[in-house]
Amino acid sequence: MVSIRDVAKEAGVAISTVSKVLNHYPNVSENTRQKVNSAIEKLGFVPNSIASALSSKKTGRMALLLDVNRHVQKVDEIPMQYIVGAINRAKEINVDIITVFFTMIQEMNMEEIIRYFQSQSIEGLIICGLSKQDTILHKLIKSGKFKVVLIDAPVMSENTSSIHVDNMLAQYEVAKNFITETKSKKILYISGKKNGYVSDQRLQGMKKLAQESGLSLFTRVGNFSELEARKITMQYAKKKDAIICASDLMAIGAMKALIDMDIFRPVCGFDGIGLMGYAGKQMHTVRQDFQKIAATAVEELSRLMDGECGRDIIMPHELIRIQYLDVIS
Amino acid sequence: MVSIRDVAKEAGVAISTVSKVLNHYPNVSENTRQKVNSAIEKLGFVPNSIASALSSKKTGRMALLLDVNRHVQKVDEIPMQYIVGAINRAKEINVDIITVFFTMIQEMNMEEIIRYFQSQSIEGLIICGLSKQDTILHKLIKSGKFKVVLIDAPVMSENTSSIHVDNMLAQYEVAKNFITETKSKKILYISGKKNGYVSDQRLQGMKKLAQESGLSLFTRVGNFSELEARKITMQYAKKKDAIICASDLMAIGAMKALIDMDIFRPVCGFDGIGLMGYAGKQMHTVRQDFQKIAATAVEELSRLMDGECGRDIIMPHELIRIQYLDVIS
DNA sequence: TTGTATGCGTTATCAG
DNA sequence: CTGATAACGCATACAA
Repeated sequence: MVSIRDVAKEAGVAISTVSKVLNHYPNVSENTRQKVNSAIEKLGFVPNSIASALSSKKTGRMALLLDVNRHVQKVDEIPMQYIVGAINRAKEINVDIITVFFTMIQEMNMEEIIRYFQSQSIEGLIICGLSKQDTILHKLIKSGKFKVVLIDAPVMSENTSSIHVDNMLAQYEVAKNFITETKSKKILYISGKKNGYVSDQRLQGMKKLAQESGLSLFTRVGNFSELEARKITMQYAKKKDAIICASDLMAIGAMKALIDMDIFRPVCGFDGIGLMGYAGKQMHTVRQDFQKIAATAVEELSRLMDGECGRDIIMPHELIRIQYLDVIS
Repeated sequence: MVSIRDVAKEAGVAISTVSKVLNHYPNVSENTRQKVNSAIEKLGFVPNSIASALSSKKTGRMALLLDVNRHVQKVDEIPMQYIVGAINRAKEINVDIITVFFTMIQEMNMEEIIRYFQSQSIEGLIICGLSKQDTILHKLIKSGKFKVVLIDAPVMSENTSSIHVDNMLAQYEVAKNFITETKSKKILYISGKKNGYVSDQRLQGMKKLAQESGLSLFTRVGNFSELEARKITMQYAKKKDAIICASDLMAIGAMKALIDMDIFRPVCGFDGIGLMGYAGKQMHTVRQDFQKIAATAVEELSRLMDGECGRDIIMPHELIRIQYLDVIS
């Protein structure tokens, strides 16, 4: 392995000078900088991030913490989008990122979790889908041991940022669009989790619309579960004009149920996942760009790790309709 | 940060002794071992993997190299299964793993790729879906710079292992089962890639069955693309009894096409993905346990990194049928 | 069985 | 602007 010391020898300068070039210090003459760089080139030198991390006490490593299989979802499309978006951006800005699942830490207490991340030299966390009931994670965030970016949870502080679409507005807009086009009045709204962060916001948007437009709104909690949405639909859909769901997955469950019941009701979803193309009928929904959200989260966490202050970031959403042929081509 | 030195002081022993306890050296007396362990407990000591790696020159880090979005697949279920399986097992056996996508390295030449992994201190690679045309990756594997485990590519050597189901046998079995039940004779077989590793094996299994059972076999290449399978189906299905596909995704494309054409032909897939439940009709398929395959790959790579020799590992498969209600519950 | 001393490849401090 | 040198936390050869 060729080290910084070899480069120094080759370039005829001191080790510390090479280090300065490597880290783009300003006070290096153009001349020596060139000498060093050509030595690096010639020797094919690769800086050892391990040694660098040990010496500087900064690893720049982050963890992407994901909730897989808790949404009763066999086709984990959204987590995959998060992973792709985060990993690609992490590579672009040259930070390390590892993926961690909730299931891997769910049996641990806070201290164990802290140790786990510390042993991995993790300095920052991106948490996707934090629930209000995750008291341990909330404590972990408050502990200040790590910089944190939360996707879809409105917690902010000095070292915690929050990223999300405007759930209330998005739900309001898509539903308004939907009921206008379908001329629906009696709505079955299948909400997400009881007391969930995003669930509550979406429900609020829905309530606002109901009031404004004089809708009759009948709400049931579907826990973001396709199966539960299916059951709710089978039980209540007949007496309603239309079904609006707080997630696409539930919308798919509802639509499949309607098809099996052999009745038609328009269905509206939320998220914009590709699986919507397989539901059998085209549906209205809100598209969130999960890859971009994750990429933004990586950037934001990097910002926090550079000592900047936490903040709230709202990502754009888009009203769309999804159908099979668009998804596969 | 509490270090090994603090532990040593607390336990009243030397640093090296603590290190020996940490690394389960045999020649430490039970007495001192206990002293050290209780000191560790008391101080909440977390070994610093960075320092350990620097000193031992062994990081134990591996990379999971995935091909996402090349299969013309919007719902990336299989890569997600690989990720979950690999990450969970990596945590269990206490090795670091990072996820890397083909797209991230596709513009690099071999040297750049090597440097990239070296700069991340990666010692081993798990490569999923290596194609015969990936000459750079083949050279990388041959270079011997990294230990490699290949999923679904039959390359083996001193430091390269291969993991896969018995594709030929599996294709043979599922197709045999399928044609027997459906009493089909004239088969449209939609193959994977031309000259692909697994594609060729599956095609072989299919040909063997055709010969044995006197089938008329008409083969077209679908490139594992749902859309291409759809087109092929629309063009040729009418004159055939049944359609057998080299992947579930193509089977879904075929089934959806049949539904749109309003004709019925039984369809057989390969993989056992959950998305099959959304195709509209139940289908025969082969189930591969992708999570288990990835978990096994992690173990195998760990074995290679411990200096053991490369080998071929065949994973079990299972003949199943997938339908919607099973998938969502 | 235990302790001492050296080095791993960097970064950072400080003197020149 | 450049160079010597002391950390960083741990592993390991070797001495005791």
